[in-house]
Amino acid sequence: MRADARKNYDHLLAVARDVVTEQGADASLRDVARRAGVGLGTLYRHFPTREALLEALLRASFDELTARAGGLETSGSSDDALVSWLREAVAVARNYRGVVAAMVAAIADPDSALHASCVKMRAAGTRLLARAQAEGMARTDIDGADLFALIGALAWLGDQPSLAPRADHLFGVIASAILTNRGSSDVRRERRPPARR
Amino acid sequence: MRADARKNYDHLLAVARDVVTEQGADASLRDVARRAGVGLGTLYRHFPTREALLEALLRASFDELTARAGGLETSGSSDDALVSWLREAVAVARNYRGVVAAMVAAIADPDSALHASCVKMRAAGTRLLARAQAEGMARTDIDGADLFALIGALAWLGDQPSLAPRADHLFGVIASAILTNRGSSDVRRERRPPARR
DNA sequence: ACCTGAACACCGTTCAAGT
DNA sequence: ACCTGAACACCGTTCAAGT
Repeated sequence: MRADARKNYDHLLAVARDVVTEQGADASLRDVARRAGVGLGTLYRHFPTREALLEALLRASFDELTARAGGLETSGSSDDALVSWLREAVAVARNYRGVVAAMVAAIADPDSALHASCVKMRAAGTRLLARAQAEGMARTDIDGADLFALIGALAWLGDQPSLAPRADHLFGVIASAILTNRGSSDVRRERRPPARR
Repeated sequence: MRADARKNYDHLLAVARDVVTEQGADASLRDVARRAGVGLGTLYRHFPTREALLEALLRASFDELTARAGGLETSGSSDDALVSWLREAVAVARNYRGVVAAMVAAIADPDSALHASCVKMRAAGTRLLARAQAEGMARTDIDGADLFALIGALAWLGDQPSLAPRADHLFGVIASAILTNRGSSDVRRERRPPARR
């Protein structure tokens, strides 16, 4: 990439981060170009679709999430591993308001710039779920696609101002539905040992 | 209302039903007016906001839902009543694509034309939940606002083409999380007596 | 009372023209 | 190779002018 192009690319991405943080995933691309002091065509040249821009904004988070899944796969308790990763996955999907809609649309569209990241994410979740299921810690009537859908639902919840206050609590409720033999309060506490009576 | 105005109102509503069915809750209002063969200002006169239009489209469904809750409040089993109503509430929120976002926004905005309907809906759910909780059939760490949020999340799930196939199954999963001492397969089967072994 | 549609300020996307 | 910005086809919303 030519030096001036590289500079434009980096600057656009930095500006986009601000604008998408402010306005959400369907931020005005015109506004991004304007604030970056760049022609509208330049933005489209570097990011041919909105998804391409979002993918660039989220790449690092997705990579961290995948790495995290790898670490958790060999951790002590398969149920805690699943729940911890689930929480982080929801956090990634909430990185920018409205991005979760793009993610769930991308998982069914191989042409989307977000497709690969989302498939990888779903696969990572599926592995952690399968391990928990094999150890009898998670219900066996759900699969990776269900898990991905629940991540989406929880991220969506958190994106709605009127529902966001319940998001953490409902994470516990839903996590408790996934796990076997565990109350939601245990989920919230990440299974700290109960106080002695 | 003058006769010509009444006619416009009714026709606009009928056309809007088609357009919103096709395009979802953020359908083009211009398109509605155009297809109704009416000036754009006429649409705005009758429905000053998008929410007012959606409210008119959904009123009948909301009324049915409220009536249904009344009937279920005195039904035999409080848990089945809750789950049945929950299923219908999700169906109402899925009546038109994208309408669930307007509903969750409206619940926090007293000025929204959809506010009253949503508050009524939440109240109806709260009563059914409270009864089930009093009888020990539902977990006691959730309230009406949580229930409303879960309805929203399930309706949103069903609105996403890539997740919709899981919507029914995940309804069962989440319903099982709300109820005490009941598996999700029982929820799906509405507690038909188990086959004799 | 009610209706119309132009006017305004925005979009996303494309692409000829420039450097 | 890369950048620019006008052009096009859309929006939502308002409001002066008409009947």
